[in-house]
Amino acid sequence: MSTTKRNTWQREAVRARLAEAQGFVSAQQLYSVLRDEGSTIGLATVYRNLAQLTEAGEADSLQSLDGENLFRSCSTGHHHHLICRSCGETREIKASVVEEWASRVGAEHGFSEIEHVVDLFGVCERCRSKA
Amino acid sequence: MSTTKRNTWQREAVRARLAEAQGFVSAQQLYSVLRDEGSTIGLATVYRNLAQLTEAGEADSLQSLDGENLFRSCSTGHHHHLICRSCGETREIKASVVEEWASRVGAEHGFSEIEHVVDLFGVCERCRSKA
DNA sequence: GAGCTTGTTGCGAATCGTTCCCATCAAGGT
DNA sequence: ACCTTGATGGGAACGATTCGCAACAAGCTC
Ligand SMILES: [Zn+2]
Ligand SMILES: [Zn+2]
Ligand SMILES: [Zn+2]
Ligand SMILES: [Zn+2]
Repeated sequence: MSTTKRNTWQREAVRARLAEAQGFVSAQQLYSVLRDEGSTIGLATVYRNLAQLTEAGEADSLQSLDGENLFRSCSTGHHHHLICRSCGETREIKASVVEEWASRVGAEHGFSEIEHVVDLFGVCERCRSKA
Repeated sequence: MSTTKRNTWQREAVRARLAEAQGFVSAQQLYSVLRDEGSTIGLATVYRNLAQLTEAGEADSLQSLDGENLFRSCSTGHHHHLICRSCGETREIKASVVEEWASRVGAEHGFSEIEHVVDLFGVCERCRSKA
């Protein structure tokens, strides 16, 4: 039979902290938070579970401008993000315009299995007024 | 007086190899190529020059799906890319639709200083037929 | 509950890309 | 030829992520 997934308190912990975090967080951040509250979870486990959750569609991931992998709890379908460079606040964005554009352009060039990376970074209102 | 930029054969070498490469290349790849043809250039220098060229608008950079920084010689204005996951072939893409969308969405959410990351990855015709 | 199978975990070692440090080198102006 | 100072190389240092593996434990069977 196919490999069965097991439920561990570790995965639950990751899922939970990920869910209560607003905006995107890195594996390392999540790890720190967990260890700080006394958890004995391992770093590799955090990475493994984040990867799993992402794969399962329970989480969403993207690369920050400086190449770090960030994650966010998410259940709704495909969408993109607008992230504040300063405070990390995130807005989910539906962009059918872009989706269409992506597949059209891909097709026009004879490319298949198109994947796209579309993220917006900026400075939110609150952060701007602080400066 | 202000800091003056000097011209070195190293920068010229990087610029040259970058220019003759089709598609995006990583700093490490460029370094290997250069060393293989006998150059004594240092890895750090390759990184430094790629960064400079990028900053100067002579090169274009993006992150591959697995987080590596890739570079490509380029002189024309702002544009995006469609890259073959298999062979690395690249097509430059002008997407005013996306540009407009990006700034509009940013503004609608009260964000300023919007930057966007928009890249398409797929498999080109040639690579597809090989499989 | 005991026992077994096998997905999971924790931890340290190992990668990998990239940046730092710093003594030495050399481009460009005098 | 002579300085000033940006640039270089190379090895150490880094930060993020992955590996390897023995110990562990979730879920199933009896
Ligand atoms: Zn903000
Ligand atoms: Zn999309
Ligand atoms: Zn191809
Ligand atoms: Zn653009």
